[in-house]
Amino acid sequence: MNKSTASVCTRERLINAMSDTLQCKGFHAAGLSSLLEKAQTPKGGLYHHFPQGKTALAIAAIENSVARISAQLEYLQQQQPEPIMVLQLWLAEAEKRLEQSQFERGCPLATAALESTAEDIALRQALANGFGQLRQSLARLLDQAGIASERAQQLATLSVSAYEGALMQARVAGNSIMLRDTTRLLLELISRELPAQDTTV
Amino acid sequence: MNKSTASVCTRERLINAMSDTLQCKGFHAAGLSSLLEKAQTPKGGLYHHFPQGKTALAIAAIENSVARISAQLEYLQQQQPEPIMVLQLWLAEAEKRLEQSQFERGCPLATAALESTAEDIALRQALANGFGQLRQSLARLLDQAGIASERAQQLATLSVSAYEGALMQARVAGNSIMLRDTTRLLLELISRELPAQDTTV
DNA sequence: TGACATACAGACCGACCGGTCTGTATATTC
DNA sequence: GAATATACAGACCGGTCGGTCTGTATGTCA
Repeated sequence: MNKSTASVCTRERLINAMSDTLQCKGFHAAGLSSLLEKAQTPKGGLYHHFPQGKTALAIAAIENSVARISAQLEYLQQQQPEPIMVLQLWLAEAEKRLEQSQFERGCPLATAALESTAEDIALRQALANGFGQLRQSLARLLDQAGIASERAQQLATLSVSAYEGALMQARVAGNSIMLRDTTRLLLELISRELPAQDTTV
Repeated sequence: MNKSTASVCTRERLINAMSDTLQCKGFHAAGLSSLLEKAQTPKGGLYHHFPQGKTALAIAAIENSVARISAQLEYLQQQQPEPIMVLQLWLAEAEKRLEQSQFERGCPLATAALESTAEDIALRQALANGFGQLRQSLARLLDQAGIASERAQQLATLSVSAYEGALMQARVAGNSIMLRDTTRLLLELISRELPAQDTTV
């Protein structure tokens, strides 16, 4: 294992551990000790790769997560021409992830978004950018499906809202009913917005 | 100030301080010290009224918040016969609260819901009940407006989802656009569900 | 092969965490 | 007015927090 490989590994392990923790517990509940244990690295490694500490790592984890989601949406879009199906697959994926983790693993941005205060400037910026990218990805999807640009933007915002709120409710309830209900109605609504073509939902 | 009055005051100040903190920072970010300072009471008072500590106080704050929201919805319902207007007023109220607090004050349940883990049994139960009551209040509203019971349930779930997700996005963005867009589309959708009557939105 | 840089490794630190426990002031009851 | 209960008040505590700092092992390059 050469220098650069080892470095990338530790760094990525740290980012993955933080992403995981953000999904399950959020930013403040997770101590460095459990984080480092999960990443299998001692403290020196963290402060070597992220001299600004825990917050910098969280920002990196958020950016990494957003990039992954965007890539996933793009991938689905290539596989599946029907935009409504892309959305459906994406939401189904989220449901599966939630269920398979005993309703612990939600969105890596959501908890940090609610925990953050006005003082956490860099963190908030990363979160705002992240949500912005998500909305943009979805808006582009709807735009390409023939929905007017401005309307597509608004529907993308509603989609992110519904997605986040549904995950929240499903999480505390310990079942997927809320997530499924939300998903179904959201897809129904968006179907009706598509330019005339029979989309039986 | 007699015995019982003093007691109620301290207890209520504690609950209010916790509600406030849950909205602004969540459960873990808030230390007891800042909480007690906000409630203007020393540590003894907290552990007198809530022998099980911080968590018990949080549960009380959550239950209190849900009761307040339910009461508010009921009040609006009495003032305003049009159910779609009740919903609109409720969402407008949330937007005002968020803006007037420089985008810090969101939902008192949301952050705790995402921070909680499977081990926080009592807290999760309180949160699940809380969200349940909220959905029920909204479902009853829609039900009375003539929407079929099951459909009303689903729309209520979507409403809560959209509400929570929109608050989250608006919070990190530092503006109300996301909340307004979400609200508008949600109300539009629900309007279409109402039994035939001209509801120009 | 010696100089230097990278990548950890982990002992150590002060601050703050939630929680306990003893003390006291006030009200109530007999 | 003595006994008891309620409602705080805050000193104190062990543990954990995020963060720093020194040490070392391992390439990399001249």
